[in-house]
Amino acid sequence: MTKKDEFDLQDFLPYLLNQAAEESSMAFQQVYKGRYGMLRTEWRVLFHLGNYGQMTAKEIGTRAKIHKTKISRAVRKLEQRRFLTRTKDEQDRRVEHLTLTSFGQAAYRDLHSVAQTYDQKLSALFPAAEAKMLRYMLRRLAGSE
Amino acid sequence: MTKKDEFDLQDFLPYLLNQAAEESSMAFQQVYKGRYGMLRTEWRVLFHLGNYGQMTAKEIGTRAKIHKTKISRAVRKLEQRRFLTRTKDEQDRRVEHLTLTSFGQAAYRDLHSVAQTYDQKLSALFPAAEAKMLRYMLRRLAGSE
DNA sequence: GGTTGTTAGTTACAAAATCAACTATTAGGT
DNA sequence: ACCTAATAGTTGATTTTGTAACTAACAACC
Repeated sequence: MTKKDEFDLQDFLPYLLNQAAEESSMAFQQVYKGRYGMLRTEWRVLFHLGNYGQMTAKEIGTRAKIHKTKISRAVRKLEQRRFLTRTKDEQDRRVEHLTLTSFGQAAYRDLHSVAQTYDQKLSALFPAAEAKMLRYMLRRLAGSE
Repeated sequence: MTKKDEFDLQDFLPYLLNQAAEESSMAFQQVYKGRYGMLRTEWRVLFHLGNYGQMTAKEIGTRAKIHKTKISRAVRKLEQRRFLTRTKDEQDRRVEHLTLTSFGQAAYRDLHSVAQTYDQKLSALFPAAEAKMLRYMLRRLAGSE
């Protein structure tokens, strides 16, 4: 309230992170939503499968910290729209392995290239060393290292 | 898919930003939810009013990039729970000025101090100069400078 | 080999976010 | 003054998320 209150909302890291995340994902959302009618979680699942290859729902959830119900619904939709297929694990039949169809892979490649371009555009806001530092700091804040 | 695919999901800025934002706001959510039963948008509105003083719904929405229906509902709840009051502008009667009650101010001060401590804890992950740089970069990514 | 505990994934119901349409008021042009 | 457009904020219908309870399969222990 007072002026000597040195802590401004604009300096609060969770707030800044949220604003930056929102801004950057909104721009990209238009692409996957517009071209493929995907929701955020669906896009994230697709990107994981495209990036890492065959995975289970659990693995995606753990790696991306997405709740399993969200994954479950995203997977169902992606399957219905022929982006991926499921195959039951032979050893452990609770587990399902998710694989992109060729259609899914094409969508991944398309979105991947847009993402890459967009990422370069964002990175270009800063000198290369700083952009690299930023990524490192974000990873630490996300708790993944 | 292949190994020479140099663009990893873990390097995609919107993804990293989202992960970091999610991680940091989840931790803080427990505080305002637990102590005051507030939702994310309510907390954000409260913080804006505490930080900048009297504002209109529109101003908060513009500054924080929150949709007006979210603000509208958050304001109603904060009013019902006596955190703030509304007064119609005399010149333009479409506009409502929002002000924290003393109860609202107390809640703000309480949460503010928790936020400040938490922010310091996050900042302490990095050398001071880098933490400062991080804030600057996030502000740029958020498009606010 | 049966009981208990755990894990992968789904489903049902409640809470919240989104989108479009709405009211009330002001602004601008003619 | 009158018609149209714009703005602040609200409401209702639909979509999406979150929470908890659930099924099915496996593991571990006695």
